[in-house]
Order: sequence, then structure tokens, then C-alpha cells
Amino acid sequence: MNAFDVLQERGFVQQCTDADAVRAMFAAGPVTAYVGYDPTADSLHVGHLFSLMSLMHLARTGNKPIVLMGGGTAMVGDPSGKTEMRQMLTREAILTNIARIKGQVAKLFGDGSAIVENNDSWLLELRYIDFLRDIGRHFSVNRMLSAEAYKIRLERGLSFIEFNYQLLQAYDFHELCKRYNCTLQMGGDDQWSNILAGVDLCRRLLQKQVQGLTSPLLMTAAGEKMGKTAAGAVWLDPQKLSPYDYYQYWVNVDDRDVARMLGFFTFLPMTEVRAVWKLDGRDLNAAKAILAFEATRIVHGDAEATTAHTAAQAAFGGRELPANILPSSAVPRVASATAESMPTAHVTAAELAAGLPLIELLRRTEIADSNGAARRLIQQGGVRIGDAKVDDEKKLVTAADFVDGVMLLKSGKKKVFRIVAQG
RNA sequence: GGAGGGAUACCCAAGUGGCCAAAGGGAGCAGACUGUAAAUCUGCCGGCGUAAGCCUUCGAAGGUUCAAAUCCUUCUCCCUCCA
Repeated sequence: MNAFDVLQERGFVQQCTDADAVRAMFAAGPVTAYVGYDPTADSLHVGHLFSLMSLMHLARTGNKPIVLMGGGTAMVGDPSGKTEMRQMLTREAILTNIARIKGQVAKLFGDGSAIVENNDSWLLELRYIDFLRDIGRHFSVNRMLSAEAYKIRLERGLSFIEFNYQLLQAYDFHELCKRYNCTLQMGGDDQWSNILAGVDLCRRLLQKQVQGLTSPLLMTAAGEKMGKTAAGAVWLDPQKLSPYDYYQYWVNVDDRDVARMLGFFTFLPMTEVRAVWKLDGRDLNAAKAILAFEATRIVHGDAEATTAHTAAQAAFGGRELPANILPSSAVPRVASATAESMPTAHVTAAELAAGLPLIELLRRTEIADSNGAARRLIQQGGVRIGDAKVDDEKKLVTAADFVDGVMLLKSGKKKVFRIVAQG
């Protein structure tokens, strides 16, 4: 299947310079395409994963993706679609971030099917006057100012350094086109004007017609940016967000988003995904579990996905996943629970002998972040040990609360901790 | 460089000497309803404390006052207009 059609049917295509030309390009042979990522943090998150998924689709259809690390552009900062200037990153921070992100990218493209480049290797050595004369003259300030991506910033302030970003990104495209014959740049829809600038520059400098394609901005049905939670971004780094929590993020998506997310964040065939559009109510929970399993698997691997899945079953009750929902998924469909991988905290025998204040335990598990919060939580009936609601805020946890050295501490509907007695 | 305006808790935003740990909204947390969904309703939402109360917080540092988010001084940062 033509890679363009794959992207389109899965919902990755928002705008495209020339859909027919892009389709023809893919039909004619392997295409080299790139997406750029500025290393602004020490881990990628779900927002990055979105476009990485589209690159993975290209790799799977025999094309050559380039993952471009913006080691140079991160020194400048992209104002596109942002409300304010980002904090400037030091060179050292950028390099550390790149090192970690490269590891994540390598894991996603396990077979080395992607080229990883860093634009600092050509941007850092640019000479100002030469750059202005050779590149700068091709850019119309008038047109740049009219771009939607700068609209907010023109009201709230845009510094000159950021205003240069587009030139650098355009320069990247031209450089990759020269070095790798890269003929397609993809990105989020906020990148549209930057991508167009690159397409223009390639035509002027190299007399080559290259293409650009954007994906929709990832929004939830509730109208919020996908991949953001109250606690922050949904990170791919297991140190920053455990595979269990990553899995939970997907299980908890809005009903209305499930089918779309299956298209974006799994490789399950669209014929099966389309069937999910017809599901509703409780049936969607099975689809959510499969979404979570598949999404976790891509980022953390089969083993972690399976443990996260069985841990969730242990925490929330196992259920059979009907064989006819997303049949291609390798998810374990029989209810099987392994409690070990649930979030776990430990207490000592000595603590239990003395009686460990429940409040203390709530803080240790970070269910509550102050004594007051812990107390309020209990007062409001939000804490359960096993299935029994706790109504005494001064409760002392003792060995009597444990069964076979284990106790389940629950808060609300979603937080379950396995407390293990040691010694 | 000149003139003016602003900085309040996670975010937006009211407050212009005591009634202010600080209105309102959003986010978040918990309860009811449910399906680990959405919507809705209810409660909570700086820290310590069973409580009385104490401590810390309104850009930063000083000061006036019995008493300051509120008044004064200096500083930092942001915005608007003019150059």
C-alpha cells in the first residue's frame, strides 16, 4: 500500500503541499522523509511519538525516515504556535537531552531503519553575513509576519532570535535534501509555515521540487492538548513515567478518542480499527485496554506491556477481552492478573508492630502529599484498605491489615498501591 | 532613551491599610452516579496541628504602622505608546 494512503487512512494527514505528487513520489520508489525534533527536554513525550509513528509507517512501507535532532535549532527556539518564548537551553543541556532522546529513538526504530542526524553539525558553523546573503534574501518578512503560527506572538512579543527559527528550519530541509535526497518534510500542523519555507528554499537553491505534509494537532475530544496531564507530559522515559502509568494514560482516554488513537498509536489494521468506531459504552473498555497494551508495547516493549496489562487487571479486576475486538492484537485476552507489577511500597515488620499511621503510608505512596491532604482524603471517604473504607483518620496500620504479607491500599477509583510487609 | 501600565496561590483573575490564607472561574483531588469514559451534582483544595492556634505566602529587598497583598523607597522582570 502506498505510504501516503497509509498515513491518510490513519488520520495523519492534515495539510499537504500536493497530495497527488506525494502519492506519485511514494509510488515511484523509496522516499526519504524527515521530521525534526528539538531536544528541549531529556525525554520525548506522546506529542513527539505521534509524528514518530508516521515515520515508522514510512519505514514499514520501505521508505527511509530521517529523525533530525535539533541540536542547533534548540539553541534558538521555535516560536510557532507558542504563546511565549521558551527558556533558553544551554549547549550542555541540549547535548545531554540529545543523548537520551537518541536512545529512545533507537528503541523505537529497533532495526536501525531510520537515519538520525543532528542539525548542529551544519547550523553551528554558519557565518552570519554569508547566511544573510545566501539564505536570508530569499525570505520575505512580510510573508513571515502574516503566518498564522506567529499570530499570537505578534500580539504578545516575538524576539528577533526566534524570528530566525524559520530560516534555520528551511535551511535544514535544504541540507537534508542535498545530503540524503530527502524530498519530504513532515510535522505538526503548527509547522506548516516552516515546512513551506523549506520547500521554497529547496526550489530556489537546488531547483528541486520537494514536498511537505502536516498532521493534525493532537487534541482530545475534551478540547485539550493530547498527552498532557495535570502532572505534566506523558513521557516515554520509563524513569519519568512508569510503563504502568503510561498504560493507564491510554486506558483512561475519552471514549470519543479511542478509535482515533488506535489509528495513531498502534499498528493494528484499519479494517479492525474502523470496527471500533461502532462500539460504544462498556464495549469500548476492551478497545481501550487493547489500545493501552499496543501503545505501551511500541514504547516499552512486549514484556513491559504485558506486565502493565496484567497489573491493571490485578488492580481493577480482570476481564476477558472479546476475540472479535481488534483481533490482530497480541494482547493476552484471558483474564490474568499479576499483582507484582502494580505500584508497590514497602513497610517493615517493626513499623507494623508499632502501628504505622495510615496517614504516613498515604504520604509514602504519594497518594497524599501532606498530612492534611491525607487526613482530608480519609475524612471524605476516599481511602480503602482492600475493599473496606477507612473512616478513622488516626488509623494505625498493623499486621492484621495484611494478607500473606500484602495489603492493597486504594484511593479513589484509580489509585491502587500494593503494600508489602518486609522482614 | 521618554511617557504610561502591570507582576496575586498550579493557570486565569478580584482585592488598594484591619472583616485576607486572600472573592470568582478553570485545573486537580474525593464522594454520589458509572464502565478505570463523558456529563451532572456535592465536598475539598498553603503547611503543621485532634483542636485552639501557630507558621509561610500576594515579583525581590528594605521601611512606615498597633496592624500591609494594600502606603513609602530601591531593585528586577513584563507590556503599551513615542523615539
